[in-house]
Amino acid sequence: MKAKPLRPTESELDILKVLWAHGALTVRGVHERLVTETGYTTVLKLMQIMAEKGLVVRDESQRAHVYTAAIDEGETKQQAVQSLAGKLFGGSGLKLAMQALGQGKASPEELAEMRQLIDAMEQSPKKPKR
Amino acid sequence: MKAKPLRPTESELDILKVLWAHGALTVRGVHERLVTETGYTTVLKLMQIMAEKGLVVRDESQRAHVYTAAIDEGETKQQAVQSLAGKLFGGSGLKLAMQALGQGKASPEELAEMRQLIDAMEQSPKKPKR
DNA sequence: ACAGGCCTACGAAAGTGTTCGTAGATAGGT
DNA sequence: ACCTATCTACGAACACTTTCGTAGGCCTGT
Repeated sequence: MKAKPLRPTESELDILKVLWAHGALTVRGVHERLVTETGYTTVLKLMQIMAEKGLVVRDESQRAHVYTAAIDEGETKQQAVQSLAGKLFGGSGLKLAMQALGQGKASPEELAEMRQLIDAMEQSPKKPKR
Repeated sequence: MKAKPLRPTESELDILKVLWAHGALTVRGVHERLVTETGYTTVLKLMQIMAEKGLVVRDESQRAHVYTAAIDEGETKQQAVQSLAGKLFGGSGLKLAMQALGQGKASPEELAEMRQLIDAMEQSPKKPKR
């Protein structure tokens, strides 16, 4: 019974970010790339838990198991955003977006860029990831 | 030694939202208005902790102590947004804002409203709360 | 064959957040 | 004066997350 991929915790997110950025990695690979200073076995334990939760998939064919993110980066971000919107912005992504622009002290450059992105979104439904 | 107002936790946020919406309230007042189904003493305990943390101020002149939010709603939201931006969007509020607009599936109405708000922000530094 | 290094698995501790039961004080009505 | 309702204070339990030490297996070079 593989439970639905639950919400990642703070530390799990750190690991997921590494996996999203680098693809498949061993525990050592992740540990080396983590910015946080955590012990090796801590990372191992976390990744084991994440495998149980379904946040990562594990290839055990090698002695050093190879892990891959099992949840989508964009979806995860979206869920995080929706969660915050629900908690503090009455469920309105729009209000959250406005707040994110800097609470009335966004620079003109930011505003211009934002407007540009909105134009782009209106033109085509595809999202320019970067 | 009143510690700096720490980050509110999930439950604390629920209470703060009630206080922000209704101003000064007793524990009972908060408990009645809370959507979550928590026991009265649970709310009391939380609010006591919040007073210690400096998240709320407490007026003990009445038998039923009266609590008021001690941290600003806008600031708290801003911090939450910045925290999320830092965790998942490389610190970019702009990226977060884009994500919040709906991951490429924002309605034209939303986009229009967004553009309107951006215009307004550019015109005057004051933020039309609602 | 053996030693050293790297790997996984596991248990346990520590920290934090949430929940509530119980106890004791206090005010108000009868 | 007493009973009842309401309030605060406090301790304890529980859950969740993070941390790491230790044990045991496996591979490789000497």
